[in-house]
Amino acid sequence: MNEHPPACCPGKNHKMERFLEVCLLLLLYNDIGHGYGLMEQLEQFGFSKDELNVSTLYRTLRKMEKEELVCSCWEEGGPGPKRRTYKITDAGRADLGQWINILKMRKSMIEQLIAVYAETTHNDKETK
Amino acid sequence: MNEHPPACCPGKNHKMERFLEVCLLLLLYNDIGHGYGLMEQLEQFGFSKDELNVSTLYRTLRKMEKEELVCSCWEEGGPGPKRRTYKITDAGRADLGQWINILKMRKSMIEQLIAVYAETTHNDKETK
DNA sequence: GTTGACTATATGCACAATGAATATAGTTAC
DNA sequence: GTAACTATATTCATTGTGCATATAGTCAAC
Repeated sequence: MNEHPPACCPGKNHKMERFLEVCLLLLLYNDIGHGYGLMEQLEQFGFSKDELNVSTLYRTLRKMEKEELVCSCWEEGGPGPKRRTYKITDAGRADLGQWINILKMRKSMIEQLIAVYAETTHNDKETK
Repeated sequence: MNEHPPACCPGKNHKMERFLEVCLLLLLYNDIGHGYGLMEQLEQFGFSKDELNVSTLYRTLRKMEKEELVCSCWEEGGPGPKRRTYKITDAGRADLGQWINILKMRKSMIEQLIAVYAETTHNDKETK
């Protein structure tokens, strides 16, 4: 019984739908990249290296290729195991542009919610 | 063939994981409410009435009840069909507090991404 | 008195995104 | 050769969501 894990515990369950995809498009905007390397670059967007799911990263990249937002090829030569390197397409750049607009909307929705929360809890304190 | 619906078309596919849930908790912070009525109040958080999915709303409320973030009872009397009215619990208020922190993090991640995008495309124009 | 518009809640089916775990395999250092 | 590391991929299960549909009470018009 009582099998409800806390609905919200810090550090868990904080997905942000397709945000990873947008970050990847942005990282690939000017340079080619490969899965393992992109992982490190994702830190600048708030992904900590250990919480980022590797399988999600690779699957996302393959999905984006299927959607023709990026294209890939195997890197010849170089040290270490072969890498699948990804390159953004024109469609990918256009898609990124759309996502930026959506993220701006999301941002303002979040700001509105935070503002209402602040107001609500403020009144809470005042009247108690 | 070419069965790829555009990966990103305005007005579609812009879910924001569990954002609805957080809005509902906030709306219920001080007042009881019922599904149909909450729908209208959600407009202030950027949900347009026709794009908001009714089934999602009701299912979300029931899920929240299972998690004991809210509790419900049937409203006696009053005009129209019987309503299931929801009331937030202490656990619900605590949960909301946690979500606010997560949303603040999300907000700063989005801001960072938008900033990097602006910089990236700016350089793009400059060098071309 | 029944038809239609509206309020109100709920459920079944399908799909997409994600996490956890695991598989595979080449590289490098010892 | 074996252990650590780099690198990619897949399977399984869960969750969140949209779409469609079901159910049912209320109210006004005809």
